[in-house]
Formats: sequence, C-alpha cells, structure tokens
Amino acid sequence: MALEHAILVSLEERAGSGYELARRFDRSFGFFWAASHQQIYRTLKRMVARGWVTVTDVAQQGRPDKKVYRATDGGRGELARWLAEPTDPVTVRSEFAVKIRGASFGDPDVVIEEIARHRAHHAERLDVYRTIEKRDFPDPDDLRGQRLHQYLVLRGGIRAEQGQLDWCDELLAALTRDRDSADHEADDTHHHPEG
Amino acid sequence: MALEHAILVSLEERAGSGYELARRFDRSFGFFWAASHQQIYRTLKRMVARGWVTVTDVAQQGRPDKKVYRATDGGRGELARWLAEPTDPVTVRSEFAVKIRGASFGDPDVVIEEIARHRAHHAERLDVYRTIEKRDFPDPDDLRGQRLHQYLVLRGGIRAEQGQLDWCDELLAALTRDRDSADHEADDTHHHPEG
DNA sequence: CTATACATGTAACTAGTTACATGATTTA
DNA sequence: TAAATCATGTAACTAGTTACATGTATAG
Repeated sequence: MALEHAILVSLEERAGSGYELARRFDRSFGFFWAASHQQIYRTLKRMVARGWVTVTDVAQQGRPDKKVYRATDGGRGELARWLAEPTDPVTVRSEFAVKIRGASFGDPDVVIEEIARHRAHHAERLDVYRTIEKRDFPDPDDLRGQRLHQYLVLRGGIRAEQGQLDWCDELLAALTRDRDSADHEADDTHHHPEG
Repeated sequence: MALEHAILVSLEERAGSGYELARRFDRSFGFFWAASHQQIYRTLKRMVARGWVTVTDVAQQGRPDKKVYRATDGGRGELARWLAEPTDPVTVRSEFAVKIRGASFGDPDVVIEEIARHRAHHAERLDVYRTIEKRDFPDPDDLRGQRLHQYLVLRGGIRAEQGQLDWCDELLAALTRDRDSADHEADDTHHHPEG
C-alpha cells in the first residue's frame, strides 16, 4: 500500500491535519496520488495504531479544533524501508484506451468528441503544470534535495500530459480521416470497396 | 466500471472462454487494462446474469472442456451506451512518483537503483511495442476500422513508454548530479555551504 | 517424472468510492 | 441568508489482490 507512504512523505515535508492532507491530495500531491478525505482519515487512524504517526489536538480561534499528525521515528523507518524496497511495475488501467480500442462499436462522431474532451483536459493540466514550473522553479539547475525532487515529479507530470496531448492529436487526425473516407464511400455509388 | 466494457470489446473482437480472455489481458489487451483470471471469471458470471453475454459449453479433445462467451445484443447496446458516456479524467496513482518525491528520506543510491530498474522495465516494454508496431502494422496509413483502433492504442503505449523512459533519464541525470555534489561537499573541508 | 499449458473456480482480504452525517465561521 | 471554507467522521458498497483448490494433457 502506498497511501500510507504518500502520507508519510507529506507529513515529513510538513506536519498537518487530516483536512490539510486532503487539501494537499487535491493539489500538488494529488497530481501523482489521488486520495479522498474518507480514505485519509481512515488511514491516519491505522497509522496511529501502528505507531507511524502521533496525533495532537490543536484548539484554534475562529475555526474548529484540528488534530495535527506528525511522523514518528517508526514512521520514518517505515518510509526508508519502503523506499529501499523495489516497486513492481504498475498495472495500467486506461478506460480511455479501452474506448479507443472499441471505437468501432460506437458512433464515430461521439468517440471523436470524447477524444476532444480528453485532449482539452490534458491541455488544461499541462498549462497548470507549466505555470507552476515557471513560477516556482525558475532556475532548475540550482535545485537540490527536496525542492529538486518536487521539481522532478512536476517534470514527470509535464511529460505525461504532453504525451497524452500529442496522442490525442494523433487520434483525432487518424479518426477524422477514417470517418471522412467512410463518408465518401457511402456517397460514391461508383466505388464498391467490398466488391 | 470498465472491466465489463473491456471484456465486451474483447468478445466483440472475438468470442472466447474465461481462460482465453485472461490470456488476452496478459498480452495485447493487458497493455492498457490489467485483469486477473479470478476477476474475469467473477465478472463474466455477473455479465451473464445481466444478459450482456451468453455462455456455451464446448467439449474439446485432448483438452479440458471450456465455456465460450459471446456478446449479446444487450451487451452490444451496453457497450455503445458506455462509449457515448463521457469518461471522467483518470485519478492518477504513481507509486514511483511518490518515491521520487520522498527521495530525501531514503538512501540516495538505493533510489537511483530503483530509477534504473524502472527505466529498464520501460525500455523493455517500449522494445516489445516497437516490435509489434513494425511486425503487425508496417503500413499504418492504409489502416481502417478495428485494425486502425488497435494500432492507435499501441501508439499510445509507445508514447507513454517513451515518455517514462525520457523522464527516467532526466531523473538519473539530476539525482546523480545532486548526489555527487553532496559527496564533494562532504570531502571538501574548506567549503561550508551551511555557514 | 516434472514442468508447462489448458481450464475453472472459491474465500478472505485490502483498497477505493459513494452516500450520509454534523457543525462552526466567514464571505458575498 | 446562502454559499464556501474549515474540520472530522461512519456505513455501505464496488473493485482488485492474494491465497487456496482441483484436474487433464502434453512436451521435455
């Protein structure tokens, strides 16, 4: 399980409440590991039981009380152990790729619309990442340690989004061409490709 | 849920048994949707109950009997419905990215080894995909329909693997540089960057 | 005689999603 | 006064993994 380890990394970077962690998993951390607040609260409870984190009640003015979590030596040990353990290759699951593979069994125009939607999503993501890159890491060659690692993960996100975007363009070019050539055939009574 | 739809696409391409489906999910189909035989048998049972597929017992000589599954009109309808329904953007989960983000909390050399392992895996995958591309799709411009869709999904795989490979190279360059500069500092008693 | 391929399953567990539940404070 | 932000949870469900279970036929 990696959610525990993702939380350990996040708490090592900075201690925080379940709510704060949930917000991090909506933003920067969520760019490579998604987690809902329900999952986070449940997992934090388990991590306290295992002694990987400690919890402290913190009263606030003008806001509800919160519980601040901090990694313990046990948690740091577990994180180091996990980092040294080889990760086995990810099991890919792309619903979008299933749709492309099955495109013949649906309406071509609707599939093309879906690709355009997918493309727009990745273009937007890429834009967000590029903005963060320029704003937060103007001099990448000077980076070291944690800041460097944050930058490198962002670089991975940029590469992934750019890759998806380029693929969408390839898909749109190929599938619109395929659709249009099928249209011409339907029009053209002189031409019988099946005969 | 997309496993059901992945199975429907696969059975539309060609009817087959649970075992045969499991093999497909180990090979071509598994390049973008992973599924174990346990999951497949369980899901096929559910799909029969929903009327999306029918099952026929087939006796074989020299081999155990098998159950061949075929998509029904109901299954085809469900597939078309699902293809027309917008897919919401994938929730990314990259254990590898978590490890990069948390690299400061482990041994730098071990993290570099992990990246090298990851790189080797993607290089191998890319090689497999490139081989299939050359062997099965020598003239991509002539492709239409199902064959075109198969090719395009393969293209997505090639792009994704190439992207991961390039990222690994960027990671290795940056992290070996960071490690080596830290080593020099430790050696160099004249230089105190923290003072 | 041993390993691999063919063939189909069940049971228990772990991880993740969706729906429900509560309540304070601040901003529009 | 309505919506958004802060803050923490439970319950039920769906999906996926790991372990267990059985048996035949063929190739080395």
